[in-house]
Amino acid sequence: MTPEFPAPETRSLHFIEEILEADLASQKHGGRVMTRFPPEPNGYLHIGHAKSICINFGLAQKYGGKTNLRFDDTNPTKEDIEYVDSIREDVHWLGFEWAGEHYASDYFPFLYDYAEYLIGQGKAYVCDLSDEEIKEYRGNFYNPGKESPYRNRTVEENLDLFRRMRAGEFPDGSRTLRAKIDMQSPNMNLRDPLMYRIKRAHHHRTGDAWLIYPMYDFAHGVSDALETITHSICTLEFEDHRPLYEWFLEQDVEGKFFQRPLPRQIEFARLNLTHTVMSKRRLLQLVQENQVQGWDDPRMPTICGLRRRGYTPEAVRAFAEHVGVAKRDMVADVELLEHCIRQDLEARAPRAMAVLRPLKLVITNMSEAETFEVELPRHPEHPELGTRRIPFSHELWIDQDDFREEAPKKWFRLAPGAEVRLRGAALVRCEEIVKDSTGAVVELRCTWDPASKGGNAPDGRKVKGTIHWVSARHALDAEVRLYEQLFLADDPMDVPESQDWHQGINPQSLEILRAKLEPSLASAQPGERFQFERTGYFAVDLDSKPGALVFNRTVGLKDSWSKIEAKG
RNA sequence: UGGGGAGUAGCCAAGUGGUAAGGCAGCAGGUUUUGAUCCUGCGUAUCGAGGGUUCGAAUCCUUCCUCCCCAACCA
Repeated sequence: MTPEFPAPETRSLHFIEEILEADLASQKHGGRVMTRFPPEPNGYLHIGHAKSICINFGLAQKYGGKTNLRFDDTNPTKEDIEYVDSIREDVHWLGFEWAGEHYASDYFPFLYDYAEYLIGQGKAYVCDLSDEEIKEYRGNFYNPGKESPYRNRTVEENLDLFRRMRAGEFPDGSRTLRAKIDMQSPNMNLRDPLMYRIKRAHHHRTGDAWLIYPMYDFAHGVSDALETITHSICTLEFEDHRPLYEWFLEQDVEGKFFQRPLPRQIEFARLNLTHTVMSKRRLLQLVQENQVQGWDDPRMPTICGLRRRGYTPEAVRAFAEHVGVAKRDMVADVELLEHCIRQDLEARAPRAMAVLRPLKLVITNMSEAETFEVELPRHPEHPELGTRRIPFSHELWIDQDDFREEAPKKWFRLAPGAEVRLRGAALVRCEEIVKDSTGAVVELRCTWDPASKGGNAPDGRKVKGTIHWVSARHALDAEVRLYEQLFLADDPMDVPESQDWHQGINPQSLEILRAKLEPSLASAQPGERFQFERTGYFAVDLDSKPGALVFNRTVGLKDSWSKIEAKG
């Protein structure tokens, strides 16, 4: 019943699709496409992940393949079950089903065996260098590294030491297992990278079964290969790791561990959005310092924040589609995201009238007792959505923004002496303004033209302005929350790394209003979205209780009046 | 002073030797009982810069410039 959100006219393939099609054409993987989305469960998913999710799942879908959800849980000190739950929920919400749900931690035994194999092949060794020493021996960008004095231990010694590392004979940090590659390599990642570290930490899945944990570089490719992933799509910062990714898999010289052909890593540029920060570190900090109300605060760029704000999965997916996939660092304009949600909601959100900042309007030539109902469609283009009945009476609320005591040029809303249409109801003319002792306008006294019931005058006179209204006697009270962009900076890169990066936070990022709503909204359910005519799209807060409606503004309607006014 | 990437309009992004798609934003009109939506039109893009090859270059060669990533027992 709800209209389809139009897909962008996508035309040419992006570079990843070209790779997939080439592999498909050459039957490299026997016509198979298998991708994976591999988050570390150390935070909530954000819009940047949504891009990755859409790419991984979308590509597999497009080419008849499948996608696994894999939790890259190799660092127990940062990870938590709370995060895996939220990630599962968010991926589902976005509308994707994963073929298999895996955990890097499920592969700990396999990883361990493969590590022993590498030791046996003379490709890995136990190193006793300390944290600082490793760093020192590694050299830097300009100077090659030095080989560890432990690099040439015998296979037997390495195996013995590694087994004892696992058995817990050595303290945390005292030894590591390292890949024996090349300390001279200009690629720092290849200077004998760590494969395992000793860490006595409780893992959210394996508990205390392991005292040694594999590093990302070792675990990731192996996990991909085990799941027979064909294309391992990740972000640009892993480009330097690709040789290492390949190295670890290629050491399976006898082909005893992995199915061929091996997966291929492909990198794309991660998403950045104007007016927001995306790093997990910062998002976590916002939550921990109570700068926001939680991971799902509607100002957060998290998936759950967007959901709570009233975004639809369709709009998020459309956004991911619109931003494109390439390899250059990019900062997408948040206006594009807003365009996507507006377009989606415009097509499907029921309309309702709401007055955010109430101003009383009294119709002096209408009796206090009189009441009638007007009937308006829920959606102008979808009669199948039905209609709503809205009571009209002599005392109404209109929005303060719809009245100007001194009307600028081209203003065609209400002003002294001006006539305007109350949407769907009738024409009213402002005859008198009532002010309080401070000079603030508190009431408008108007006359209406009873002949204009329905909104048009029989004499055909034109009124350009149409405003929305709510009958005071029948109005519903609601709390409406206006969320603005959290950050002042246009570019997330402008937000300083220093401790005072919070200065980028917009103090006006949340405004709470007591609003008046048309009574038909009484039955609105949490999560439902509406277009409050002439103002914007709003969603009933997920925590909203019946009888105490709380709305979050998803996004405002575009209002060209401000532009007209700005031009004078 | 190393290595790896990337530079096409304000923001994204096609294009891979034949004379610069599309979207967002912006501008100008039209329709409209939401100044919304919708519709129409609008961009002289030194294709980072210089040099070269070619009948012809955003695309090839070359030099240079700029930006991003890499020196966690993070991912």
